[in-house]
Amino acid sequence: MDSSCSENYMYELRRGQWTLEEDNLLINYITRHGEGRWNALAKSSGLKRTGKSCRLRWLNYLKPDIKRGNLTPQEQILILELHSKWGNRWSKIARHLPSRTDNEIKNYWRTKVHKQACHLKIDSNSKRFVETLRRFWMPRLLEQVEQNSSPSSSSICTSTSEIDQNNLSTSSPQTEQTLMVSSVTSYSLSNKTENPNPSSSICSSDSTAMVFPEHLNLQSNPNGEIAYYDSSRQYNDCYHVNMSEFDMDFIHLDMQAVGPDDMSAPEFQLTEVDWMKDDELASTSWNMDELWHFRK
DNA sequence: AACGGTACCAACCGCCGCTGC
DNA sequence: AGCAGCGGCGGTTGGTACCGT
Repeated sequence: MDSSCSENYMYELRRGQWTLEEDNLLINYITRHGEGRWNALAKSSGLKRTGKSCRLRWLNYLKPDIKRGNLTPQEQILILELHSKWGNRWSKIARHLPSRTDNEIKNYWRTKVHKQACHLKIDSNSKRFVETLRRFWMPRLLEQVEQNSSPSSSSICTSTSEIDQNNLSTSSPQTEQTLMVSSVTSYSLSNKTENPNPSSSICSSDSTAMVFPEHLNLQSNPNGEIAYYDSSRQYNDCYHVNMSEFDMDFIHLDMQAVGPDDMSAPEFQLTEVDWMKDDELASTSWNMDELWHFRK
């Protein structure tokens, strides 16, 4: 056995699941010496792991301030927004979700969002899919924000300077529940008084357009409204949206209105009638009751 | 109860950019 | 300038829990 073989033997690396003992070793070592210098850490700590493996275990699992569990609707909206802005830049996105890891966000995207794109045979990075998310998923999440809103509810308050650099505002001082919505999100609301037909209470191509301008803070208030504050100004412009106006059972989706950039799935053109009739689509692609709480 | 399919997520892999020599 | 080592990032995989039949 030559020296390199014997060295490999002595430092035979472990792989796979971490044991409690390994976790404790890593935690104790980082508590004493701090994180960083991962290869040196791996050798000095007595762990038979690579530096990379130690780093990953610490950052994704052991670090004390990591938040675990389901993503809140606010967090989901933020992820969708930031992904539409930056694409698969998971670490960059994660920096705007305090205590969430890039790995967790990446997993969320692949298991929840990307899957929907696959069902619909749309490229999840296409503008078409982004638009679909905005028209279907976002209102659902907003609805949940509204339903879950209470003075004690959790909030996303990112206050890093990077947020400001990216034209995303910090939380408004008076808000209890705030998140950032970037400039590109837009929904269209109909005017019910002009259009008594409830089947078009939200639609994509007509009626009064509500566009989220830049620098908007979103909050839900006790009156069941979602409000968007423009904190880029010294005073706060306030846009109120009565979420009862959203009636997703009657969504009219005309994908042709999305834009010409991605015609990879030309057969995908949903109309109101299609939506209601297409059992497969309804049951597989967008029937995410646990997420959207479809209107009863 | 057993089995197969699905969802979830922790962990690994390979690439890339940065830094120090 | 070239090289090696390292850390960070995004993509992918494999194990396991869960659920329906």
